[in-house]
Amino acid sequence: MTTTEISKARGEAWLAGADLRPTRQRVLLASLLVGDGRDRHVTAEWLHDAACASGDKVSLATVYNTLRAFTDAGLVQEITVDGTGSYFDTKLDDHPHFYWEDEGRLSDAGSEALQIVNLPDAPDGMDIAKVDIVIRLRAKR
Amino acid sequence: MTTTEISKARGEAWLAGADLRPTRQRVLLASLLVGDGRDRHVTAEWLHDAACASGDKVSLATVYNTLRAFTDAGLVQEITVDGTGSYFDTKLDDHPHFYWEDEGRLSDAGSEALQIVNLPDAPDGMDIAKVDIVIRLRAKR
DNA sequence: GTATTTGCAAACCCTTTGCATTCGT
DNA sequence: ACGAATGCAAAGGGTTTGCAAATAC
Repeated sequence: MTTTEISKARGEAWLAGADLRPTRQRVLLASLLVGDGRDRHVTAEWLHDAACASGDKVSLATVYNTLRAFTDAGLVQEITVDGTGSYFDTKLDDHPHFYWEDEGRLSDAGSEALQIVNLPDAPDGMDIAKVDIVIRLRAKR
Repeated sequence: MTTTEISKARGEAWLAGADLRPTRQRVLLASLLVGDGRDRHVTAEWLHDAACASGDKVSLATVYNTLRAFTDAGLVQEITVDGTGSYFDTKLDDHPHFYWEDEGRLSDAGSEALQIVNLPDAPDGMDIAKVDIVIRLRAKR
């Protein structure tokens, strides 16, 4: 089995787990996202470029719609860092991120170390849905 | 002195502290932001509406340009919560926020209590510019 | 065969910009 | 007067949507 075939099989299994039809485009995008078993933080544009670079073709609108579908299905989570676009993270739990301001890149921050103490109580009638933590990095001058 | 006059005076002093020319529009927006001495989290649209409601008129483009100028001057900080827009916060230090998802509103979270333990070290050659913490609230069902 | 998905282009929303006019000093 | 700020309308960038053609089951 080639690594490409393994990636594809992983992508298909990942889609199947969410009851999403394995169309050609979805399998391609899924294999680019989870094909090597590593966590990824992608933008729609990056994923579209990667898809095109792989030889196949997918329209940018489909990349957007598919990422939306993956998000709705709980396969990825959407992260917003600044107003200019979204990142989609294949790691699903609530964990902190590094944002490399100079490169516009997002990565996981070593979460095992970080913890928050004394998280404020949610106001009456409210639940804490999620705690977004983004550590902004800038090149040391 | 009426409260309106006090607000205006506060706005003017605030602008003066950043060497920004006290134009009619800037004084109006500044007084809406800091006129009562309380911290605010506003969107461009909210501020524009508030300005119009006060009787004066300012174009939306000027509200955007002015908020940008205030941000550049260090009078407010920009906070992004989701891709749909920016909030501008008159409180300048690095502190956590509540985001009321149902209302699209941002407010300060009781920061005195919260603290982060074991913040990951910044990678080599990088400085931590800022740590954004947004606690997303949802109505309890 | 039927419902879903895709692709394209147009629409959208928030934000910025170009340029002539007005304002602050 | 001079440079800076304003307003309008147009452009911009990322994302979504309408609808016809293609695809999955």
